[in-house]
Amino acid sequence: MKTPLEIMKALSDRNRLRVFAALMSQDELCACHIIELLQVTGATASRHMDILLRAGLVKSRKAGRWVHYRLNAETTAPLFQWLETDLQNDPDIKADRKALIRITGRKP
Amino acid sequence: MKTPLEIMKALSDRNRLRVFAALMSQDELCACHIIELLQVTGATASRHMDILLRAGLVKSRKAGRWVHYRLNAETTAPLFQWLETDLQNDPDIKADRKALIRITGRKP
DNA sequence: TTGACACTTAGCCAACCAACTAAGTATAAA
DNA sequence: TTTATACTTAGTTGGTTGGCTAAGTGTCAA
Repeated sequence: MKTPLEIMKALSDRNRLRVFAALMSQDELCACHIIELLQVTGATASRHMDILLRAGLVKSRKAGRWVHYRLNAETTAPLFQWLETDLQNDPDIKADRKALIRITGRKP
Repeated sequence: MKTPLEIMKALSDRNRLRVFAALMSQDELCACHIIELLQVTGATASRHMDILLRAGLVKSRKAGRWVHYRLNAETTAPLFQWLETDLQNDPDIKADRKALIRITGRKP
């Protein structure tokens, strides 16, 4: 059971909030997608995802060499409704959602 | 209109989260109460409250020499429900609520 | 089994942040 | 008006954090 403080800290970074928003629209992303979206090194992305994992906000699934991430519905359900409205109005998040269609080749 | 990131950053500090929880149980506190609760200098408390104000999470009311704070219901309503349950289970927050009864002389 | 790929961990550095003290502003009481 | 009180602002300092590179682990293909 994670504390509100851990959750707040996990989401108090712009890049982690972008990943969170990305997972709200795409429901599953592999690490490579996140690297491309954020334009950071794999090491940096890995550390961010570890923080989101430890906060209980996302779950990971390893498939061969790839790691796939999705939101942990249990933890995020109460957050989801609140954030969805506000994040949709954020220009960077909107840009990310367009970029994700290109990166993943999937519609949101 | 404040962004989710600003709100998350404002609440990603233990002392500010304690103040937020305190205002959930007491609905109004003056700066002096917050100073005593957190056991920090007035300057430190003032800066924390400024961050919560800028994030739109609290409102302030000046009465003579005293400044009183309360939650900004508009911004915090969606957060309230989510946090109430989890914060009540936090031992430090529970201890704070007891301390507040002594500090303010009011029941929660 | 060797090489390439997809992360993860460790270590470093610059930027940020929360705490303090000291000095400033505003209000009220003497 | 002078003094005390209740913050606020400015400046400093130590700890935290996010980024990188380099090295390590695990998986798959040749």
